[in-house]
Amino acid sequence: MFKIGEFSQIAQVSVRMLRHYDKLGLLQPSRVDTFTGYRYYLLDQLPRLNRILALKDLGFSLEQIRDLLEKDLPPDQLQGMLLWQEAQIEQTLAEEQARLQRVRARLEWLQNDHPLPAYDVVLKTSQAQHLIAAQQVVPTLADMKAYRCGMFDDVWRQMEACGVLPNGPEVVLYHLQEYHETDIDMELGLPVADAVALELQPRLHPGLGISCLPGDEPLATTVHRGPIWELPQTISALLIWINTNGYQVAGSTREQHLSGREHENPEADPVVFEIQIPIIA
Amino acid sequence: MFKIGEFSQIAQVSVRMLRHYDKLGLLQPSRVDTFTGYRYYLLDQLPRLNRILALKDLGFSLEQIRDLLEKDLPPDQLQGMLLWQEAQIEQTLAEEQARLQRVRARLEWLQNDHPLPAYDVVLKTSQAQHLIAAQQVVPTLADMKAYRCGMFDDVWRQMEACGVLPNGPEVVLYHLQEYHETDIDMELGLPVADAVALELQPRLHPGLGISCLPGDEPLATTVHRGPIWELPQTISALLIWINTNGYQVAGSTREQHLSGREHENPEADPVVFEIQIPIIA
DNA sequence: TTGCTCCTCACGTCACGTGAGGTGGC
DNA sequence: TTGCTCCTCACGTCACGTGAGGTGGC
Repeated sequence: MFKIGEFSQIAQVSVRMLRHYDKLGLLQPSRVDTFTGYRYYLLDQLPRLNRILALKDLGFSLEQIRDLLEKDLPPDQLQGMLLWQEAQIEQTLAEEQARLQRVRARLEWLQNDHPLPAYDVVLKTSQAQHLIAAQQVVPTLADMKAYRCGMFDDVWRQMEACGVLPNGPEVVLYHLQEYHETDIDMELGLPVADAVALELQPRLHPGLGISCLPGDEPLATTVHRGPIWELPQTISALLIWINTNGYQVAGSTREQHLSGREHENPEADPVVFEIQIPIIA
Repeated sequence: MFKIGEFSQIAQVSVRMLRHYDKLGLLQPSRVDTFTGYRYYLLDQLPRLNRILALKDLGFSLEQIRDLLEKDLPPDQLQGMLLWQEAQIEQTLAEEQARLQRVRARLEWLQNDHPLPAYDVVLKTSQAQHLIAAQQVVPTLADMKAYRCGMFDDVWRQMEACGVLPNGPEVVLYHLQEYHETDIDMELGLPVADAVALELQPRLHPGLGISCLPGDEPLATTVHRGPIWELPQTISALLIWINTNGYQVAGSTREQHLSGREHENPEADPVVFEIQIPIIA
C-alpha cells in the first residue's frame, strides 16, 4: 500500500499525473480513504500504469488509451489503431520535413546574400472558379500591353452586355511550360458565380468562353506590389522558392488583380497582384 | 478599404484569425470605426499578413513573430532564430522517428504472433544513487540463490550495525556484457542518502563498498511480476524490445526489488521487480 | 508543535474554432 | 423589414504544471 507520493517515485511520474489519471478513470487507486481522501496504490497497479505510459509513448491520446484498456480489445482492433497511428506519424514526419526544408531554404537565402525577398511565399489551396475568359497567343512581350487591354475590354464589355458583375478580381493565366518571351499563350478573365456561368455560356461573343479553375489544388502564392514591369522578378523569385523547397510546378501561373482593373492603371502606378502557381510535392 | 470578411477571403484566412492577430497587435486594421467597431483593412496590409503566415509556417509562435516584425531585426538575429528553429524541427523529427519505430515494432510483434509481452516497456531517466553494495562473481546459475542471500544478508547486517535505513528498494546489478550462465559478475546493494554514504564509507566491513549509480541516463524499463525463475524471460523480452526499437545496451542491467526484501520471499511467491537497462540511441 | 504529505479547486498553456447574444448596413 | 455581416464575450481544446488555501499524520 503506497501513498501517492511513494507510488509516483516508484513509477517516475508526477503526483499530478496520478491524480489526473484517477479523475479520467484511467488508473484508480486501489483504495481511497473516505475521510481524508488520501489515495493508496498497490504495486499490482504498476503494470497498468506502465501500459498507459507505453501507449502514450506510441502517440495515443488518454481517451484512446482508456478505450484500449477498458474494452480488452480484440488484437486486430489494436492492430488497426496501430496502423492508424503509424499513418498519423508518417504524416507529421512529412510535414516536419517540409517545414525543415522551408527553414533551410530561408537560411540559404540569407547566407547567399540574395536580395531579400520583398514578399513572402504562402501555401494556399485554390478555390474552384468559373471565369468568363478570353484566350490568345501574344507574339512578343512588346505586344503584351495592347493584347491584355484588348482582351480585358472584350470581357468587361461582355459582362456589361449581359448585365452581370464579376465575383472577384481579374484573373490572368499564363499557359506556358517554360519561360519564353515570344508566343505567350495567355488567358484572362473575370470570375462569376457558377449559376451565372452556365446561364451565360450560350450567349457569349465569339472569342470568349467559360473557363473552369479547379478547386482544392495546392498553390504557392505571393503578393507583388509595385509597377507592373517588375512582375517578372516576383514570378521568378516565386519559382526559385518552389524549387528550393522541393516542390514542382504543376500548372499555369495565375495572377489576381487585387488592386482593381488593370486597364484603369497607368503603367507606372503600383499595382497589387497575387501570383499563384499550382504545385506538387 | 476592405471589411474583415472581404480581406479574409482575399488572404484565405479566417475572420477569427484576423481578429486574433488584431488583439495580439500582430496585424491591426488600418482603420477601426469608432462607433460600430468594424475593422477596415488595406491591400497594403496583405504583405504583412503573408509574412506572418510564412513565419508561422516556419514554425514560429505568434509571440516570436511579433518580436521579429516589431524590432525590424538585424539579419543575423533572424539567422539565429532560424538556426534555432532548424534545431527544434530536427529534434521533433528525431522524436517522431523513434515513435514511429516503436509503433512499427509493436505491429511486427503482433503479426509475428509473439507471445504478448506481459508488461510494457517504458523509457525513464535514471536517478543518481549511492549504494551500500557487495560484489561477487557467481560461478553457476545453481549457486545464484545462495550467493544472493548471502550478499544481501551482509549488506542488511551492515546497515543494522550502523543504524541506518535504506533509501529505497534493494538493487541488483548484472555486470556482464553478454548473457552467459557461468561466472556471473553481480553487484547488489541498498540505496542510502548521499550524506550517509560518505559517512559510512570508512566503516564498512570488508567485502562491502559504496557504489555510485549515475543519474540522467536513459533507461529502458519494465516490470516483472511473477516467480523469480521467470525473470530471464522478462529480461530477454526487454533486450529484444531494445533491439527492435533501434537502441543499444549501454550499461549493466539492474533490478529493483519493489516488492520488498528478496530474502523474505519463498521462491514460488510472485515478486515485483523493475528491470532497468541503460541504453543509447 | 513543526514540517511533510496529502487534499481540492482553479488558472494557464497555444492558436484559434465555435456558438451565444446582439447590432449596423443595404 | 429581412438577410447578411459585423461586433464582443466566453467556453473548449490536451495533458498536465503550478500555485492557492487548507487539512491529516508522525
